[in-house]
Amino acid sequence: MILSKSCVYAIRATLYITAQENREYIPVKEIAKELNLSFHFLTKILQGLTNASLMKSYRGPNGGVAMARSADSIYLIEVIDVMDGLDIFSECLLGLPNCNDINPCPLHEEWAKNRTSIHKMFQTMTLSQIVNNIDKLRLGL
Amino acid sequence: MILSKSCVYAIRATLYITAQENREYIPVKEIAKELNLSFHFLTKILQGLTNASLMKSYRGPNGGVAMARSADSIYLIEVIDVMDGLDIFSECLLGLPNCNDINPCPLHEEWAKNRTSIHKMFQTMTLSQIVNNIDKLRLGL
DNA sequence: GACATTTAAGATAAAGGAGTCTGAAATATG
DNA sequence: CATATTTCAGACTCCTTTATCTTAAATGTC
Ligand code: SF4
Ligand code: SF4
Repeated sequence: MILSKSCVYAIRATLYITAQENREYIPVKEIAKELNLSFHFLTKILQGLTNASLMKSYRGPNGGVAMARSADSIYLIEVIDVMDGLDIFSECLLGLPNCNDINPCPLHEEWAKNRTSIHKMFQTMTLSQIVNNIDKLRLGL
Repeated sequence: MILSKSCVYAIRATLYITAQENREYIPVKEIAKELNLSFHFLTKILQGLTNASLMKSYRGPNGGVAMARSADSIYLIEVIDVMDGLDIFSECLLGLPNCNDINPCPLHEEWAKNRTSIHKMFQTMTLSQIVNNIDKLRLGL
């Protein structure tokens, strides 16, 4: 898998939150239940997003978490960056050291092309765009 | 990283072996030294390839390992299959369950395109092709 | 203020991948 | 046959990721 499980959970959670328009703070417990994830694990993951200022949170009754900015200005790559970092988009496929563009292996061009393509995809896709184009009922499960 | 470390080590080792034309069996100790890998770890990895009949081995002095078939008929995907399996080429990017082609998320088409492209790359590239197009001195390190 | 709700923080545990080590089996050489 | 070489087999350790659990802090409601 390209993305870690934590990263995928983070993406799914932010998509769920984005789909809940007209609501202020969403309890983590609700998100965990709807997405069928461990509450405590998801809590820790979303805390990471909150510390990175991608989300905001509020304690106490009626509290929960929410996106820090409008979801149509949040790109998938931002969530990925917080969770996994961006190394995957510059890493070599074969992990060979001492490789450079001057004398690349036969895989390099093809690999670099796809790597860039995937990177661009994450850089241009916002949370809103995904939510608006998906059957919202499918976000859970 | 898309491929596991073991898989990358396996690929690098098979490339090194392929580059050693005119030689019968190559000792694992030599490969490990040249590629700067742990001998015992590489031994275990190459045993896997041998058990999968991708390589053959011979014990005792002058023994070692060799590719089971001509390297120009061995495709990268075969090594990857033995080490990591082929699930990565059908897996969903986001690991979402209950996803299908009828009602895909906005990422699906782009992701599937690149996934297929990478798969094809591994399916069409032989060990010989890589070795013939790379600076052999760079295989070590 | 008492109490219930909810996130924050951090310790702990379980699982898998990565890497190490030891001894057994095979084989060439003398 | 004795010895050195080399793969085979499996146990074992180490590290990272994944997941669980416990306690504290904040906050709304009565
Ligand atoms: S040349 Fe090949 S091995 Fe080197 S960085 Fe590019 S893809 Fe990786
Ligand atoms: S539709 Fe999206 S989430 Fe579903 S399998 Fe395709 S890429 Fe994954």
